This record gives sequence, C-alpha cells and structure tokens, in this order.
Amino acid sequence: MFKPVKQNRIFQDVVEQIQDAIISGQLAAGEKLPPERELKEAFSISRGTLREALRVLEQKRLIDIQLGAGGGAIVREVTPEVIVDGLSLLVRSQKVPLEYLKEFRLDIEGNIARFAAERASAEDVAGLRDILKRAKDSLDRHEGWEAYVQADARLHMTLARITGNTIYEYIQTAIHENINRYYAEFLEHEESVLCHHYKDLCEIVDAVAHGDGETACGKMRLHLNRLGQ
Amino acid sequence: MFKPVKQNRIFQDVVEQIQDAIISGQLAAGEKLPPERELKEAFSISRGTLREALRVLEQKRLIDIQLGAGGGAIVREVTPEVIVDGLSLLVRSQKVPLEYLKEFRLDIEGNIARFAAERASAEDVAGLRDILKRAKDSLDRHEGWEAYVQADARLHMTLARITGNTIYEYIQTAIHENINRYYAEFLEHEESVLCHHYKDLCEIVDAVAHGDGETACGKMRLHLNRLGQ
DNA sequence: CTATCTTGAATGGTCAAACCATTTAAAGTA
DNA sequence: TACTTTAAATGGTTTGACCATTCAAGATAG
Repeated sequence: MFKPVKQNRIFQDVVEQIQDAIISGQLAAGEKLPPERELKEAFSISRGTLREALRVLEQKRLIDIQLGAGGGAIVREVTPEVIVDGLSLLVRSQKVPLEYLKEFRLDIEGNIARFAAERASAEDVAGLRDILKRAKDSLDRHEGWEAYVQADARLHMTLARITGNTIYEYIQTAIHENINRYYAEFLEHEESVLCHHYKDLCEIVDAVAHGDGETACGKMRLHLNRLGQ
Repeated sequence: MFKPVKQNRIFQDVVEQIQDAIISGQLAAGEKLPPERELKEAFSISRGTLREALRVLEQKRLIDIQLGAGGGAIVREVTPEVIVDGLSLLVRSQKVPLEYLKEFRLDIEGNIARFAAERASAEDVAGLRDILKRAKDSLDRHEGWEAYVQADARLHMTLARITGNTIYEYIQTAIHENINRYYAEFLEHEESVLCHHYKDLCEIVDAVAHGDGETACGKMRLHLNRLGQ
C-alpha cells in the first residue's frame, strides 16, 4: 500500500523543487538557471550537493548544461524522448524477451499503419511513395541491403509521424533502435527476400493512400510477422 | 546524421562503465559495488565525481544506495519500471495532449484484453471474477466510488498481468497512474454511471473467460471510449 | 575605422580533506 | 543469555581550491 520512505537527502529535495518548477511551467523551456555558485546560495547548500541534483535533472532530460562563460543549466523542452532511454535499457539488458518486444511492436506498428491511413494527407502519401521509390532504386542498382534497410526504417518512421501522435512516434523509435540488434544478425539479405519485403511495403502504402486503415494495419502486421522468421 | 559530441566528462565515463557491466551481466542484480572510497581509487577519480556518476545510475534505476555500515551501491534488477518515469513526466508536464494519451491507451488496453482472453488460465478467470464480485459488493453496499475505482484499477492491472508480457503491464501502469489525473475530476460518480461501468467490465471478463480475444478487445475499447465522453 | 588578437572574467568540471548521520557488528555488562 | 554500549564502516554534506572552456571587452595591427 505504502512505499518505504527514503531518508531525506538534500539533493533529492532540490531535484523536486526544480522539477516541479519546470513541469508547472514556472520555468519555461529555454530559460537559464542561475549559475551553480548562485543556486547553491539560493538553496543554502554546498555546490557538490547542488551538482548531484543537477546530474539527476540532466539524466531526466529536464535540463541541459552548457560550459563556459554565460553557460549553465538550461531548461529543456519536455519531449516524448524521455521514454526512449528506459526502453533501450530494457532491451539492451535482455530483460525483455524478444517475443514480448515483437508482440508489442506488432500492436504499435499495426495501429500506426491504421492511423496513418486514416490521417495521411496527399503530401504525406507523396512522401511515402518517394521513400518507396528510393528503396526500389537501391534494389534495382544492387546497392546492397544497407541502403534498403535505411529506406525501410525511414518509411516506418514516416508512418509514425503521419499519425500525429508523438507517443507512437517515439515509442516506435525506441523499439526500432533496439529490435534491430536482434534482427540484424539473422535477417536474410538475399535479393529475393528484399523484393518480397519491398512488395509488402508497397501494399501498405497503397492501403494508406486509399485511406483504408484496416487493410494497412493487417498488411503491416503480416509484414512484421514475416520478419520474425 | 551525427549527434554532437559532448565534451568528455569523467563521471559520464564512469556511468557508462558501470552501466555496461550491469547490462552485460558482469555485475549481477543484488551484487554490491565497493564502497565509494574504494571505487574512487579504482577509477582514479575524486569522490565527488564518483558520486555524480552514482546519482545518474540511481536515477536510471540501475542501482540502489543503502546507508550505514555494510551499505553501499547495490545493483538492481532491471525491470520494465524504467519506462514509467518518462511517461509520467510527459503527462505531468502536459506535453502529451490528453487525446494522444487516450488514443494510445485504447490501443494498449484493447490488445491487453485480447491477449488476456487468449491466454487466461482457469485460475486467472477465477481471479477476475473475484475482483468483479468485490466491485459489485462495493456498489451494492453503496460504499462510494473510491472502493469501486480501486477494484476497477485492479481488474485492468490483472488483465495486463495475464498477458504475460511485462511491457504491457508496466506501460499500462504508467498510463493508468497518469490518465487518472485527468479523469478523476470529470468522472461521474453517480451510481447509474458506475452500474453501466460495471456491466462493461462483466462483459469484458465474460469474453476473456470464453477465450474470445476479438470480443474482449472490442468491449474494452468501447468501454474506454465511453469513459472519454 | 575595421578586423584580428589578447586577455581576463564567468562558469562548469574536478579534486582534496574534513566532518556529520546512520547503520552494523563487536565488545562489554548485567 | 540478553541487553547495552561503543567503535568502525559507509553514505551525505560542506568547504575551498584549482583547472578547462567559453565569451566578451579591450588592445593591437592594418
């Protein structure tokens, strides 16, 4: 029911004060905190303790530290990026079985495809087609799989952006960055496989172009499932 | 293409060394790091710098610090919890519009319901029914909405656990903890509303009991949509 | 007067040594 | 044996100093 209370640590209190100020908007993004030697006076603490607090805030991506004269702690924009770190850690430490990750990805990317289909503008579709064209070029010219994989990644990310929901965008980034560590070693890079892969992408984009969310979702899930051996 | 390189900061290097040791398994969960005064010698750095590194590792939930003799930094189990912080931050700072969060939740919980239906054992279903019973009791006895809301939360979390996929479990925790800040103020607590709400839950559990993933998913999405007015 | 160079001040990064607060375990005592 | 006392271990904090980087004002050269 209750969580054990950690003993009072001064730097923790400082972290909370500054964090609350940022979250509540009292400290706006871009604003600069006073230099350490002033802040330590304001809080009536030592510089070392203040710096421990700043390290935590920096790790939380709430502030950036700039060096030199006129430098100091600058309040960052709170972006959905903050969830990337955690997921990366989980995957890198292999505490999340590949199966879980694949399952989760299937869910996320399926819905991304659905929403993208429902919301894509004409320009969005044109952008997707452009990416497809580049992927096909790299296939036709036998430029190797690296160029193709890069185009593939761009397509997935673009779909996420089209949804307009940044949560999807950044969670997908985290998944992509990490799941590839598993796949990179096992993926077949034969041209026939890539061609099949490319056809999948074309079908997905077609569904998006037609605004057919259900089909886009289904095709995406099929596509991802095929990758998983 | 490339990210700007931060100037070398010693504590950053220490963080990476220890983190890599943990992720790679060289440092197992539960293991204790040497005391600060020894570690600082091992790294050939000052204690203050070492402590800044420890603060970062602690914030990342990679280590716990214990006070007193025999205390020190203890390697934590890397759990999916690490993603909770980021999401909480996003929501609390209102950088993620409620619409995005609701959309994301619909996706996540829908699939949770589906997987739960496909994977629930007899005991799991019995547990769900038990929670339902308690929810109904609190309704019948007019114990107020607080007891009911608690049972509701337990049901959702139990479904997530039944999926067996911890990513769902913890992401849902993060969403739940935060989305309720929005809802708590607006939710109708009239009995008629709660009764309707309860019937939804029953239908979902029924679908789970029948192993009907598609229905469970649909009912859950309908249920959540109804909440979001 | 302008452009470049020099210099010094501001500021974060690091180090060192000391003391405090908490916890554990050993030693002492009833 | 059981309780109390004490000392050591260890994280938490303070102070003061010095280094490294950056920026801007002033000096210098053209």
